[in-house]
Amino acid sequence: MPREIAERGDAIAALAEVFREHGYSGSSLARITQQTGLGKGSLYHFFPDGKEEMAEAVLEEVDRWFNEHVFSPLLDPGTPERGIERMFETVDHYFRSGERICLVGVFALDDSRNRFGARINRYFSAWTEALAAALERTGLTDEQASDTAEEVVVGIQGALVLARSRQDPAIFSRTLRRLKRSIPTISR
Amino acid sequence: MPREIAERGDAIAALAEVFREHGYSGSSLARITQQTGLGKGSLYHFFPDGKEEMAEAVLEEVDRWFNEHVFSPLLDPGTPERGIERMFETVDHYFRSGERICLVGVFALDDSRNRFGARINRYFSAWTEALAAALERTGLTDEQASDTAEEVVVGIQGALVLARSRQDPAIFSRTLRRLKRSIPTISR
DNA sequence: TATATACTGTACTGATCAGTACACAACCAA
DNA sequence: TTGGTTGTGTACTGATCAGTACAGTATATA
Repeated sequence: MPREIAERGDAIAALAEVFREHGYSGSSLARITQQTGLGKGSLYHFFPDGKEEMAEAVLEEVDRWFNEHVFSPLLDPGTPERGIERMFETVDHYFRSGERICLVGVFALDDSRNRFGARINRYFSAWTEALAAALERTGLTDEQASDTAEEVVVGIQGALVLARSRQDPAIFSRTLRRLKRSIPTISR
Repeated sequence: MPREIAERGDAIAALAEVFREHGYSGSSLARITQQTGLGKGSLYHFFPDGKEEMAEAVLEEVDRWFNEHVFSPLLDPGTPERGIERMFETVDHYFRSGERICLVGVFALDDSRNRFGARINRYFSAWTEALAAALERTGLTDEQASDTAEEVVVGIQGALVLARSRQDPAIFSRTLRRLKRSIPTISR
């Protein structure tokens, strides 16, 4: 198996952008082939179960990426403040300061929700819980930590919706700054 | 013209639920006829330009409803606090305490965004500006008012995304309570 | 160079898509 | 009852949908 892994990985990255911009049912095979540059032959070679497997693979990759770059740093031993600050930086970069939207959020609202419900749920649970754990280690109580974590994840998702709706990425940047200020031991 | 208006209005209400649950491209004519109980003949009689006109009519109705029940009370002379409290109550009721999602938010994230971009933008602008105006009248500065208004609208949208994603409407209720507390003259 | 496996383009399938045509039914005014 | 408008079911259209089949090309190892 000479080049399988690398190419499948590239395919997933390209697929992610298609699904992110058009949702699940808005991403026709025709659009996918056009936007990724991959023909049907290649797509069905990498993803024999078709579109559903493509979306599943994309969600899995997003999950993996966030685990590595966002959730893990939050759960890292060492100063939790560092992990939280890192989270804000990574998130700002990942969502291109509000010009990109959240693929998991897109799937949560469109009709693919039922197909991928479990994974969508897990993604947001993992994020909220990792952040809550870090906040607890900064000295907050259980309740304060989980309330604040929820506030932050809610704020990020809402800001992405509004930034996209109003075509104004600054909404996202302002929200990130405000959310950061709402965390006592981080605010600067 | 005996029954046109009443029936078209009923059609719009039924259509709204289809689009809300399945997005634009996820709402096929087959699903629409099935879920609304209206045949193609009726649908194309009321909406000669087809699906796009149906979605347009639904967005227009949502716009009209929010103007009447949410934005107007905020802009009403009299105590702004009353209008703001009314907004929270109405929004809580409209979104069924987190069990319903925002149709405009759904359209903002899926591929219908380009078709209806202007209307989506206007809806959120109108909401944010009406709330900011009310907040100013409670004594906040221009900047405080528009920041807080943005925070509230962002929080509502984010909470709807998360409540749906995690299948936990309580996220929405908690968020509404928190947002209310963040407004100095309302908090109780 | 030989050969096995990985990959890809193309032509096809049946199902479903949005939209059209039109006959017919329900209704209201005269 | 008659006539005109409003509303509706049904059968169709061509386009597009996801998915399949398979021959052909590229590549890696031996």
